[in-house]
Amino acid sequence: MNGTEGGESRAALPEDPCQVREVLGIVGDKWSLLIVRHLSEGPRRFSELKRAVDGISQRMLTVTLRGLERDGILTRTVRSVMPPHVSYELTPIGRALRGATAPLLEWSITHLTHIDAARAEYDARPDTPPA
Amino acid sequence: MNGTEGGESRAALPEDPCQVREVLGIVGDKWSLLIVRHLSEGPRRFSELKRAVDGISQRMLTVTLRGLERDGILTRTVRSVMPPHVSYELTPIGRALRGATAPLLEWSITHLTHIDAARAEYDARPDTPPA
DNA sequence: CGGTATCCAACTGGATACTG
DNA sequence: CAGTATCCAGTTGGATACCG
Repeated sequence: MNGTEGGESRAALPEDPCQVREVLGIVGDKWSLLIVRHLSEGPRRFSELKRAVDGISQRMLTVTLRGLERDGILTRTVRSVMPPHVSYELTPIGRALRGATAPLLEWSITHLTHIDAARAEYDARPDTPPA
Repeated sequence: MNGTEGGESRAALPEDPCQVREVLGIVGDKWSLLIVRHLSEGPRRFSELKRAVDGISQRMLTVTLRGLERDGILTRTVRSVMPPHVSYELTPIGRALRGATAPLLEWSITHLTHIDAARAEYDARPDTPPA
């Protein structure tokens, strides 16, 4: 078939495990994608994001924004006036990221109902461990 | 331009935050995507996955497989022979998930070098907190 | 306004030992 | 072979208080 060795083509995966790890390290946390999502609408201030990303603590907003800035996914612009004005904006890479997550979100939208049903069915199965 | 109301289009996001949370709850953990990735090559046995997904513990392989089975992303087939033979295979939804993650992986492949550079530059900036 | 610092509870996941 | 059970270290992230 397509194997170059005699086996069953075990090592033919297009990307390596490291890439999967890396991308999860960037966006696999609780808040990053939510922030990127909101910034896809345009630049936003700290307090705007705080209000938009529901339930996020001040600490986590700061920490997550710093991480995304460090990775070059967004930029942080400080206007040293009184009161302070800090604006966050996606970089081209950040916008590409947002686009790259779209299919995953679409998958989620398409299959969420089915997944919830699968869960309910699984949990209702008599041979399933109760906890 | 593209705004349908007079303001700055604050609530025009196509998907809601809940979807983002949900999809991260499914694939945002350390191992799920790695397992889905390997199963995209075809059905695999427990011990095959254990060897293929480098570094995973027996416990986490079991736990993650159970979660993916519960969500209807893969099926678990037991052949009660001696020794036991358990095979895992992606469902159509699982295969769709694999496809939906492809752009994200591509994004990662395309921009990883740039991201690493951005990190190094950020960490080298004199005004950056050392820890 | 936009943070930083500290503390701490909950969860994640690795190591190890045992089982049908 | 394919798990389960237990223990425990490390990380995540929420609450709170304070600062420039």
